Amino acid sequence: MPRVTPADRRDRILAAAREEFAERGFAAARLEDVAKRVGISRAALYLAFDSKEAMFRALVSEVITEMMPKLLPSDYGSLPAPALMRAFVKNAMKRIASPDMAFLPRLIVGEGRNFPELARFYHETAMICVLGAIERLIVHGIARGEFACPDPKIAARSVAGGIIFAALWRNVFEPVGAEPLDIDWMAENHVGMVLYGLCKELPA
Amino acid sequence: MPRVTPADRRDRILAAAREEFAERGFAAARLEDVAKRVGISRAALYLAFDSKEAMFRALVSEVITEMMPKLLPSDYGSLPAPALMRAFVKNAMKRIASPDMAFLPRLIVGEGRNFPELARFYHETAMICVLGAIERLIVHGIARGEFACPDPKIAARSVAGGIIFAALWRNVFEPVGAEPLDIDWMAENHVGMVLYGLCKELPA
Amino acid sequence: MPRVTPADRRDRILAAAREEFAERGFAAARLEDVAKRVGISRAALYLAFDSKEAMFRALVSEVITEMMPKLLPSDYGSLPAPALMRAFVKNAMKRIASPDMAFLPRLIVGEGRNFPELARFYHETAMICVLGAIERLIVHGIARGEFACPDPKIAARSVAGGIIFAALWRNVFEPVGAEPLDIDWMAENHVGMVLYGLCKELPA
Amino acid sequence: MPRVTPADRRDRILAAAREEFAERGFAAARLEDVAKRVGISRAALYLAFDSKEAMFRALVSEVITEMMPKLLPSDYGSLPAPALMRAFVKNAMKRIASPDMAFLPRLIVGEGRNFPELARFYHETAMICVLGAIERLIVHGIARGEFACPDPKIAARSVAGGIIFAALWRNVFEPVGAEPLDIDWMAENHVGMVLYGLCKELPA
DNA sequence: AATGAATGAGGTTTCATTCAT
DNA sequence: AATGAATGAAACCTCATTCAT
Repeated sequence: MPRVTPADRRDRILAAAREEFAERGFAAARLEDVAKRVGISRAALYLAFDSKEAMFRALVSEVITEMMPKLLPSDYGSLPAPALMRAFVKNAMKRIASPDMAFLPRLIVGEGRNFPELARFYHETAMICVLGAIERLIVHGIARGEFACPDPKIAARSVAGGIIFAALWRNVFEPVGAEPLDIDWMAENHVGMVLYGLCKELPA
Repeated sequence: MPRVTPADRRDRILAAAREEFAERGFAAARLEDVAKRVGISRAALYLAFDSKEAMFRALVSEVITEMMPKLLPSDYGSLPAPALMRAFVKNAMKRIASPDMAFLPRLIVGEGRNFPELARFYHETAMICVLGAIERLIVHGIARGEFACPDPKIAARSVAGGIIFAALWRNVFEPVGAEPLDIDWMAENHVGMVLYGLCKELPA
Repeated sequence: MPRVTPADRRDRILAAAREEFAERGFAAARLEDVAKRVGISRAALYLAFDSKEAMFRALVSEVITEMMPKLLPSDYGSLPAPALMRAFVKNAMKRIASPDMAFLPRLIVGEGRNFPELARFYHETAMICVLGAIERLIVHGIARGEFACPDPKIAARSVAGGIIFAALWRNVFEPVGAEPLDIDWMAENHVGMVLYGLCKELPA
Repeated sequence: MPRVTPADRRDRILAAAREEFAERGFAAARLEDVAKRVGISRAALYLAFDSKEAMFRALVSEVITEMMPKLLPSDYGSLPAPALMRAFVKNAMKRIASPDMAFLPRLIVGEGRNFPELARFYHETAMICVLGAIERLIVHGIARGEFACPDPKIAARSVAGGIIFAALWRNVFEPVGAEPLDIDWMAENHVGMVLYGLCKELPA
């Protein structure tokens, strides 16, 4: 058994690529830096990937794929919808805003135009799933008589907005001096608003 | 009087640059394409800007500067906070998600790491102002006894999250096949959730 | 009569060109800087000269032409050769090493390969004249029984060598920190060596 | 073992660069021509040097460094100063005016303003050493009672002047039609003048 | 499997020169 | 006469990619 299997090397390359692409974006990242980070030659990258693009695609789709299962609640039987929502938002925000993952929305947003199929993949794999999960959760609450909502699909976007905001804030603005965001506290408050809104009185 | 004033040319270049940078990001955009779009030679770009970077910086900061005044409500006297919030969110979401502006968050998110001072400028000029306006609006509502909120600053982020979500959805996902988002409807519903939440009952 | 005649302007351009070409050499000098120095536009230079090359050629040949008459002793009748040599060397070294002129050998040396006809012109107009004058002076001394010299033409080169050395030292090495050269003292000593050499005794 | 070692390639590039820079000067030389001369691509030059400037600097300083040891007499014990001077001048003139070296003073003179640190390096490494050696030689002669000289340091410049003259003549004027200079004969005569001057009689 | 060497394609930038006004 | 605007040609440099070893 070889000490370093091809799969190992592939993973180490992807880990390095993650750093470089996250730091610079696709176009500005240099394969030389990726190779240096791994400690191999530039040419050796081509033993694992066909091209820079292939590497980028593999990185993004694998990160998406590995992120998804941890994101969604597996099943929520007949628990109260508010508690489910609270659990979901806190988990999702913590995961998505974590240093390992937060680079992903940034890359998708930044490179989506140049890599439409990645944006599509992210949309179909991540966005639709997350939004769908939230939507189902809302529908579940409505069915239980706990939630009222004219358009659960649209409402899901408001819920997701806060989560994405946290990820981008961490990754885009904190590095340039923005006030650090306490993710747990943000999650807590976001849930509060999502569930009860700002108003003290329900609408007439 | 010259047929084409320098300011004219500068503006036409910036308009073309907006298209190209928005389409490809900074690194992948080609000055040749910008020039072609304006109908001038590459060298002529250098009559208006010192470098590609200077052009990019000018574009971003000018768009930010011109966007801001339209974004914030000038004054809200003693109107009810819910109505103010509704007006603000609808206006801001429509502006920020409009085709002319939505490219901006995308660029900031995508290139923020390579142009930290632009991210900082956007943060200080746009984010802080918008978040501050929302926060003051919430505080205003609390003072009037209409809102209850444990942390207005954090709550402002949830409000902003939905707005940014709309802009990114339009710019990143719709072009790759995502279901189009009706901005007015989204704004209406976002306000609804921000004000009243999902729950039919207020918390115990 | 116009305030600024074409000839005036031509002269002012040449004066500016002298500075720029002297400072940077032909290739690295920028017409924009020449124009700025004169206080006119780049395009206006083309009213006086056909091209950068034409300007350079005019500059060099005019400086050569104006330098030459001041360099050579008009006539030396039957004066003693040593005194003539002393007068010539002191005058020539002072002139050639003067700030106004010293740039010329430097330009010729530096750009001679790219402008062979200027090198040729300098050679034919300046070098040959100066060397010829020295040679004739030596022949004059031999005829008077004052000098002994196996090859006056070659000897003239040794005399000229010291003069050129002074000009280059001033212009090339002093600006980078070389010990300043006292031209008068150098001339005095150069003449001494040329006339009497270093040895205390004449050769056997 | 590779057929072509990096050092080989570097040397071959420097050899080509020598030709091109010697022919055109720094600014007018084209890396494409250097590459063509070596038989490699332009990009391959950057495997050996970081930039055109780095290449130029390396070329000049390496040539200076390799030239110096051959130039100076190692030791002159108690030999008669005139013989030492003869040996030194003949050797130095032949070396400096040789086709391999003569391009160097021309480049230094031509590009010294644009590359002050190279002029400084040449001054400190070549000029000061050569002038110092000559000066010590003169002092040696004075100590032995063979030479008389009011200022050995200045006298050294006269000696050096003839040597530099020969190099420049060869490199600047001969290519444009000047009468070829017989270096050996010039050296012989230069020594003659340096030692005994032109005058048949010593000064009163 | 791994790499050092090499390259082609393409990018930004500079600048002498032209031309309509 | 004079210029601001414009450009074409070229230069330097970078980097993803290939290939012989």
